[in-house]
Amino acid sequence: MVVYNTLTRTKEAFEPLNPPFVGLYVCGPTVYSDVHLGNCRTFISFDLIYRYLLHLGYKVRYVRNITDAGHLEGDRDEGEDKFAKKARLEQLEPMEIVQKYTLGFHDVLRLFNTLPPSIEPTATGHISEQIEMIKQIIKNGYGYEVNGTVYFDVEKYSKEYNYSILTNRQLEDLLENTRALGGQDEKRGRLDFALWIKAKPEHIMNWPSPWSVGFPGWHIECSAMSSKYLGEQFDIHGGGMDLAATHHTNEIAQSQACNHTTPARYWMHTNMLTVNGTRMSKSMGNGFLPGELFTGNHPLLNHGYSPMAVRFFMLQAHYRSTLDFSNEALEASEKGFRRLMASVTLLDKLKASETTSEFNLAELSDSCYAAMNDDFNSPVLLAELFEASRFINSVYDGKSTISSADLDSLRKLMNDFVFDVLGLTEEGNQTEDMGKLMELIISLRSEAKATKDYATSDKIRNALQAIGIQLKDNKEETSWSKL
RNA sequence: GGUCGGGUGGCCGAGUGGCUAGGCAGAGGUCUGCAAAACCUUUUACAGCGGUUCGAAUCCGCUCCUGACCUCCA
Repeated sequence: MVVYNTLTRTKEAFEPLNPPFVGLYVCGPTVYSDVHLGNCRTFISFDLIYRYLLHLGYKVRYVRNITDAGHLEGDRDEGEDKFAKKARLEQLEPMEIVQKYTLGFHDVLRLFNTLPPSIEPTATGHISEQIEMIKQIIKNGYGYEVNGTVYFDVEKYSKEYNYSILTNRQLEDLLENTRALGGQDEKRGRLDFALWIKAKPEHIMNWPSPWSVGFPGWHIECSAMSSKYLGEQFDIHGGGMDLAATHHTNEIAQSQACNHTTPARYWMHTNMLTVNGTRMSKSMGNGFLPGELFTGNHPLLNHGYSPMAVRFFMLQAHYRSTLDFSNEALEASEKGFRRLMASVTLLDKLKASETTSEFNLAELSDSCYAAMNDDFNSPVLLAELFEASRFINSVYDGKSTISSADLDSLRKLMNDFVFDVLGLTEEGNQTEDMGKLMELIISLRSEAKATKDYATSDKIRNALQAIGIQLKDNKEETSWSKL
């Protein structure tokens, strides 16, 4: 298996440090407002990666943090705390904000059928670990305190290490393009970033530390929590591409400065979801909320789309490509998703024959694994699954045959990839009761058809269509599915 | 300005040198009481110009367009 590593900008063979164990850390959300669809894409992408690693038999420890402290409005190390600001606006405690949006985040990800991470640590729950790490960074000479605030000395660090290894930029360029230090600045270098920030009196989220009553800078939490749960060096560190230049660059520097080791061997970055070619983001005001998508309550949408249709839409693009969001594209995915799932449902009804006609199951299986082994190429995997889908339909129509052994293999293959790896699920409330009801309705209609009472049979068919149930007349039987 | 990406048929989106993904939409057909679904067949591509090569969407150069990051953001 190969994975694309941002560190080297190439696909590399994936070799875990301690197989069969894999340590995976993904930067989670900052829970001061609703997650939008762009955020969801990243977590769905890593869900695919997590699921495939599990499928291959790796014992994965998947750590995804919740950032619930340390983010400030605006840049630099000043400005209001995002949680405190939101709390003021909503007239809640900061921790009520954290709880509210954490629950919302979990609800949304559950709808998208993502597996929960093994550990979901919070920044506020790991203040002491962050303080310890800062102490060590200072001890190692890469951090300094000024008036209760601790900064990371980027210029000193970059004399010994490649600070911008992730983005390949020259330090001089970074310096040129970073705002000059102002008269009130207390840090030494303009690239220096805060590890610990002394709280102003109005800053209500604060903790005691050796330097001041304050709060951690926003990069240190991931370094502290990843090393706590995955060790000083682990396999994969992931996150959205937008985090690479600043957040991940600083994480690497912190870990090097503290532990003298680069934290992760493979850095994986997921690309952005765009709307009309522009990145979806809260600040742009073009962020879709999952709820708007599911209900269709948005000017750009014709109707609501189910979470699984949206998941499928995302899986149809590779995680490192931008994906453009539009009503038209969603509609296409929705139909494709239903087609795939319909054929998966048909698998149970297939009858085995003596031989399998013109279909190489082993080849299909190899292609599926090859697709995923090539940096988790889900769109290619889906293309392969649609080949299987066509074959399944063809067998169901009696135009192809499948042997009993191949049928078992095909069921296993489709089950593995559609449900376990891609994480798609059947939708709708097709309960046992409903199945029995439909059986009854279909048998009544079949009786009408048998007596050529087409008025009645069409009435039933049309009425069902109106409530979103589609009947499909086969030669021998009638099947149904939700629209 | 710097760094890194993109520009693929009506739409979305794979594909890094030859074997012309896939989904949706369009056209024709089979099946059907009629439909739908399904199946079969099928049309429209690789931003532009030049170069390398027996052969390029794929490699190289130039041009144009466009995105992300460089300040909080998955």
